[in-house]
Amino acid sequence: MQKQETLSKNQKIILDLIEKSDQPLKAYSILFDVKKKGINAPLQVYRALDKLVEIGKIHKIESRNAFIACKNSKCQIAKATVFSICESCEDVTEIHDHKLSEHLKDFKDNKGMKYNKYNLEFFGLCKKCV
Amino acid sequence: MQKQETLSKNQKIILDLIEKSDQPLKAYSILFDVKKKGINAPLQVYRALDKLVEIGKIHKIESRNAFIACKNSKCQIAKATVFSICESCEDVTEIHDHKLSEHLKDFKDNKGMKYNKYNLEFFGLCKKCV
DNA sequence: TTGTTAATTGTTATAATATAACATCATGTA
DNA sequence: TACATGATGTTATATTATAACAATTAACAA
Repeated sequence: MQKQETLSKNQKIILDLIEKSDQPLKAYSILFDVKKKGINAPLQVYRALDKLVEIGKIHKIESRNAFIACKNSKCQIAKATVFSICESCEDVTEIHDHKLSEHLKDFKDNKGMKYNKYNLEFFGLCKKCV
Repeated sequence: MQKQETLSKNQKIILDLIEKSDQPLKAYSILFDVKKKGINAPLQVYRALDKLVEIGKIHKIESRNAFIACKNSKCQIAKATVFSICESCEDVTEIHDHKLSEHLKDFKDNKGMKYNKYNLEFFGLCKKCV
C-alpha cells in the first residue's frame, strides 16, 4: 500500500472536528464529541491525532496537551511551529512570521546538531486579557 | 511569612537529584529515587517541581514531560528557555544563544499580545546519532 | 485473482502523568 | 496570643497516553 493521499474515516471525523474549532481541543474532549460517530476508545482518537500531526494537518500544543488545526496551506509538515498562548483565557494562535522563521530555520548550535523540526510557544496576555 | 529565600527540605532533595543528572528526569522516576528520603507521594514531588520551575532552578521540557536543572546562573526565572532535543537518544541540552534570545525577546506579533515568556524546543539528531 | 504487505480499525486493559481535597505543622508577624 | 502563609503528609482520583492482540481494508504485484 502506498502512502495514503486521502484520510481514513476516523482521521476525517477527527480532523473535521478540530477544524471546526478555532481553539485547541484535548484528546478526551474529542473522544467525547466523536462518540456519536462511533469512535469509542481513546486509542482510536490518539491514532488519528498521531497521523494528522505527522502529515501536518494539525499541531500539538505541547504545553497544553491539546491539538489545533493548521490553517496554513504551506505548512504541510509539522516541522516548524510557533504559537502564542494567552495565560489568562488560554486563547491560542498560530504565528507565521517570515523573519522569525528565517532565524529559527537557520539556527545552528555549537554542537553540530542537525535540526529538522522546532516548536516555539510564546506565553503572555492577549489584548482582551491585559 | 515572607517569600522564602531558601528552599524547603523536599525542594532541596528534589533539586539535588535533578542537578546531579545532566539529562531531564520524569516526575515518577524522581519519586522512585526520593522514596528513600521519605518522599512518598506524587504530589510531594509535583509541588516541589512546581516551585522549582517557578523560581527558575529547573525547567520543564514540555514535549517530554521531564524536568532538567538550569545551569545558567543568569536564568533565575523560567521566562525564556531554548532546548535542543535529539530524537534518537533523547539527549537534551539547554541553549543560550545571545542573537537568538534577542530575536525572541523582541518578537511582536500583529495582535497586540504582550509576552512575558517563551519556550522553544529544537528537534533533530545529535552528533552521535547522525 | 490471489497472495502479500501495510494501513487502519476495534477492543480491553493498563501505564504514565498530574491534581483535588483535606488535615496538620511550622514560622513570621500584627 | 492569634492570625496568615507556606510547606508537609495522605488518600483518592482525574487526566493523558500506550500496550497487546485480533480483525478488516486497500493497494499492488505475481
